[in-house]
Amino acid sequence: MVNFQTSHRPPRPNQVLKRHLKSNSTTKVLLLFRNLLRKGISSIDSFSLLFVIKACTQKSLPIEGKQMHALVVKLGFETNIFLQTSLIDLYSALGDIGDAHHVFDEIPTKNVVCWTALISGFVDNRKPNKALQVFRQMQIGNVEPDQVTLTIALSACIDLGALEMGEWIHTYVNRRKELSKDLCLINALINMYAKCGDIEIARRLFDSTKKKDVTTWTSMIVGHALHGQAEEALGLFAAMKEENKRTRAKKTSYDSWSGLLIVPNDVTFIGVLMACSHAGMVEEGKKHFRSMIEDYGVKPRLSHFGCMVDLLCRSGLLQEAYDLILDMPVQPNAVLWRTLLGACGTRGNIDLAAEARAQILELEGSRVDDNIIMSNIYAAKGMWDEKIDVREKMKQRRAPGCSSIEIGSLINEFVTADDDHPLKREIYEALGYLIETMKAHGYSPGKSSSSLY
DNA sequence: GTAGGGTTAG
Repeated sequence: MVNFQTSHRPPRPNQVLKRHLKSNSTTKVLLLFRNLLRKGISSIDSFSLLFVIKACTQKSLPIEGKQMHALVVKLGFETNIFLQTSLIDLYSALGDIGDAHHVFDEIPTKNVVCWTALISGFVDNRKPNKALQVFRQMQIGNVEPDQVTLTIALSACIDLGALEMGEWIHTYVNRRKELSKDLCLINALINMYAKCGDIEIARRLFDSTKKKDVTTWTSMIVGHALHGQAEEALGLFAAMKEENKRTRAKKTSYDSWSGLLIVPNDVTFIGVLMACSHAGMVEEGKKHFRSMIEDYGVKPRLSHFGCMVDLLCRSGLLQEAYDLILDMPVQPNAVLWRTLLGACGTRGNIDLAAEARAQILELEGSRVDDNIIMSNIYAAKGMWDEKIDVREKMKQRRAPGCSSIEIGSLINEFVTADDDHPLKREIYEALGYLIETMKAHGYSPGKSSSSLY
């Protein structure tokens, strides 16, 4: 188990734990730790525990993780802030944000890192309101946020469409010069503006950022694509490749430029394909999809196939979309079939619609909007018996729905409610759906929510 | 030697 090749002395056990952790070999971490435990607790210190807790977090192991927490207490490391912080992270990865909060409360002198771990936990557990609440509490407690805290707070702003809070963070970043040097934070700001409805400011920030990485480019490409600005998105993608050409030309040897190139990744191509899809550029989309695989060695994931199916469907190439779904090497999900079903509804293709609906039923059961699409196709084709049949079945299993007025009041409630509000989940889902629908119609959250109702 | 970070189909 222990590798002796690289040194004459056997490596310290903690170094081995750390290495296994880095290479994602959770089982090796746990096995080695068990061996250490058997030798006696004297061979274990706070560093060993830390690495094992991180391994449990990586793989979301509740039983092993809680055993580690027990050991932390038993061995008297309860006040070790590094361990406490990693326990916050562990519980939030397990979905037990209450326990994470509990660990946090026990820390006598909370620093910026443990505050940030808790905020991050609330964001990851889909409680962005609570995350921002803790973010404010932290400032009331006179702990200054750093670049990591602000990056995470910005993702809470995105989840809520909270442009004003995002702007406040931007001002804060501008006031503290050392913060504006952090590219991750700048990327988060660009992303926040793009997602919260101010694509022009996002673009200005992007343009003024001299040193960009692949995420800077990707955030902006995706931002334009989400706003239906296909030309800008594809233009940026071309500009990015152009910049690589210049970098290559400027430097003489491979070594001097290879690390400076911006290599598009799987997410970049999601943006590119989304843009093609919105603009109905079928051939361009296919070209980029091929290039992604052949030139950049990116293996397409379900979401890439989703983009391609969307692209084909929007252009009315339903049969080709269907063939792609059957041919692709990954298992299609209900969302993907629903893309096809929706397009069949618009184009009136009964056979493919029935097939798509059957697949959706198998994957996740009946849903009202799918039935409505089917019912409308039948009605449009004058197939009244079939339409009545679908409608009858819908009556038997009515899914909850709400009117736009109800959604308006839900939004009010959503804005004011605490994350622990019993209706929060429902409100969240309704609002999420609404925002998606509005986005599809070109609306951006955060900009003019008052005009909604 | 130790803790917290970003872009992803509809």
